[in-house]
Amino acid sequence: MGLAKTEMFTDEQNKIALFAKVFGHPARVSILQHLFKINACVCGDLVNEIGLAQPTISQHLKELKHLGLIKGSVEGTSVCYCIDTDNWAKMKRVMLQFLDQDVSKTECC
Amino acid sequence: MGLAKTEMFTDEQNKIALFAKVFGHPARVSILQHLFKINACVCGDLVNEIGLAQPTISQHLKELKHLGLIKGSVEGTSVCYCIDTDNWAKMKRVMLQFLDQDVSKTECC
DNA sequence: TTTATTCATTGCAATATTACGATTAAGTAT
DNA sequence: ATACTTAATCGTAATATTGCAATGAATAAA
Repeated sequence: MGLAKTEMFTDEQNKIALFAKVFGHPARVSILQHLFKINACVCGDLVNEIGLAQPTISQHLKELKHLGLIKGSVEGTSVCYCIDTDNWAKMKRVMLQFLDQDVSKTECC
Repeated sequence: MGLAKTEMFTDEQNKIALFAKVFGHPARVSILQHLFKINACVCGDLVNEIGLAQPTISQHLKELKHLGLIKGSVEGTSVCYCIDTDNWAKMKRVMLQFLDQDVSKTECC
């Protein structure tokens, strides 16, 4: 099918999965790391930075923007992207809660 | 294509993407949360707990096992699953480093 | 006004993912 | 041995993802 049966899961589970999914491609990881590293708007050079074709990068940026993790503002002919810090923080809280579940000492298997 | 060009990214970026990808489906999120919640080996009842068919659950478990996040041990006719705490901790370190990148005050866009 | 430049969108091919019925494998019980 | 239980695997259909060439839209430069 290729189609997740989201209706049988909680909103939280679906949200975690959506965030994780967008991190599930190295190009998007790389884009985000670059945006963090230069800590400013990046106008265009993402295509040079990462080795993928321009439409491919554009598509990855669209997905990141769709989830609200980055913002883009038009600046003449180019577009400036940067991390949406508020939404990043919100996402982080959700993911941390999932990752920080801790197993008590009880070893079983 | 549907095929990520992993060779143009760092090992770290690929590793983050691999972990994130496995969390990118609510069924696997749900399985992991359940394993954490009951904090013991789960023998079988995941199929009842989650509403998917047995082969589907088995396939998701396989992916989680393949990444080392869970272990399964045969117990008679059934199989007991639980979190692999060591590997979970390792994964957590990698993901936290990615999520905790912090944007300094510089607001741009 | 033409010509670049920059980025989004469209369309498409290749591959991956998700889900499940049917089957198999392996252990248990009768 | 036979029947039952549990879980993995196989095969397959439906859908999603990835990547890029071609094209389009919008601004800037000549």
